[in-house]
Amino acid sequence: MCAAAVQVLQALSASSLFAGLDPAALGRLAGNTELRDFSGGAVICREGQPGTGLHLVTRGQVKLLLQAGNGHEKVFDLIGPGACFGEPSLYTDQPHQITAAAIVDTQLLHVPRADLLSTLQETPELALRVIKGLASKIYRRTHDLKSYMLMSGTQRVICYLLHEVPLEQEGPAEVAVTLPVRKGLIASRLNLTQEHFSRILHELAVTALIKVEGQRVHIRDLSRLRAAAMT
Amino acid sequence: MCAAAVQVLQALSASSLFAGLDPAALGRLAGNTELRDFSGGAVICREGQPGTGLHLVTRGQVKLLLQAGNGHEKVFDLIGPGACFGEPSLYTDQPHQITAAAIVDTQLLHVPRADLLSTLQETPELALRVIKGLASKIYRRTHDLKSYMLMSGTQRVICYLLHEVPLEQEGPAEVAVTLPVRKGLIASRLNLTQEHFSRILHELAVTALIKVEGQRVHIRDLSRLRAAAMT
DNA sequence: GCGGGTGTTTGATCTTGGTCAAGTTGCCGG
DNA sequence: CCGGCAACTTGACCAAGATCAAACACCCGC
Repeated sequence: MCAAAVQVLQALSASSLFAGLDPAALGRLAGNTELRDFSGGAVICREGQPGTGLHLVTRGQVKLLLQAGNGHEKVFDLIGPGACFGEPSLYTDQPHQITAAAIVDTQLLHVPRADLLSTLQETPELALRVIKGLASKIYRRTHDLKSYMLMSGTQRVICYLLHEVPLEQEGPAEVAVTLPVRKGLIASRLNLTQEHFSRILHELAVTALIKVEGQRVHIRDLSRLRAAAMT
Repeated sequence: MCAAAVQVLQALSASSLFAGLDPAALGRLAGNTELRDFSGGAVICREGQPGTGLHLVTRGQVKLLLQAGNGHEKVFDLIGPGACFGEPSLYTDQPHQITAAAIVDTQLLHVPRADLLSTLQETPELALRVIKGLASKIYRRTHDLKSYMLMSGTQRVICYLLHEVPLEQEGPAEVAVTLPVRKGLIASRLNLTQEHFSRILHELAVTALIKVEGQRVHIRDLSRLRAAAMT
């Protein structure tokens, strides 16, 4: 077995979707799966194209974009290692709704559609995981919908910051989070302009809820910030 | 077999999710499935509660609501016969994100979670359909997200009207659509206030794109309306 | 150390859509 | 026929957030 195949198997086993799956099924999936590399800025797939397979990020950062008729585009999700994207177009016969692009140099796995679908039918365990994965994605989208429909910009920013707090850091009142990508992308992800996002951070800093140092945001008091999200 | 059981079987077979399924599987699903009736305004399930089973609308109209901390709430989807809701909470262990309420007198099927999950594991065909159903739901949500993120109120209204045009009516330039529920609900579904929605309809009427007669909206020229959505 | 590009901040102004309040319309039960 | 209520419309005003423009900061290669 060549080095690439080993790498593919390892990468598959490392993902929550495929980890611990029946080795035979895993082997079948790995057969035609390939590692793909994209340099920062490269487009991975484009809105309107048919889905060729499952994309699973193993390294780097990917942005999912929605594009309007006029040139405008918005970041509709930011995803990192372990997450996958573009599944909906695999299971329906519709083309991709979104465009995906690498933000930094990125490596991902591409599991061809046909292999995935056939393995799915023969492996109830995998089907169940796919179902769970899709259901969580709906949760995520619904949460976004909720935040756009009934939260203010400030609330969305606070909510975002709180989600970025590493779990083990829940204890102390004061924690620091590092923004995973440049601020303009986060702003867009939160459906804000870069300018507005900047002003909101400034505003939160003025009220001493946070302190901003470049990509690093210090939360002065976790519970006070949570309370501020309620207003 | 009593009348209710026959009714349940019929209703299940009539739904796109279960139609044509292996009779044995269908029978198992039907075992504990019950028909439930709700009068207009009644709450069917509430945000935060665990999902007890699959809800499938057989008659009537249901609104799915998102609620904010303050009393505000928004209609986040409107669904009619044949559609189901609340699945995400069945497949993940998270509680409902949404509140569902009957708009008019409504009848729905309730397939208990345990039966659904076990049948799912034994019936790959059903698993595949569930996957397709969830994937289409993601399409729908993503489309909503897109319209909130990068379309104006007017564009959303036009887009909504175009979606409501019955397929067989595509041919003629002039068609009429009947709004399925009262305007305030549609406004909320489109993330608009009732007032703003009213103004947009008025504006579209002024430019002779549509004519409004109560619940009935006449589209004067389908292609011209489509073109207007682009601006 | 010095351009130059990219990313971020700040300020002035404008637009969209929300809010509040006051009518209308229309329907249903008496 | 007439309240009375709910849905809808209209108008005046307001606010959140977008846009445009300009300055700033930071990093990296030379």
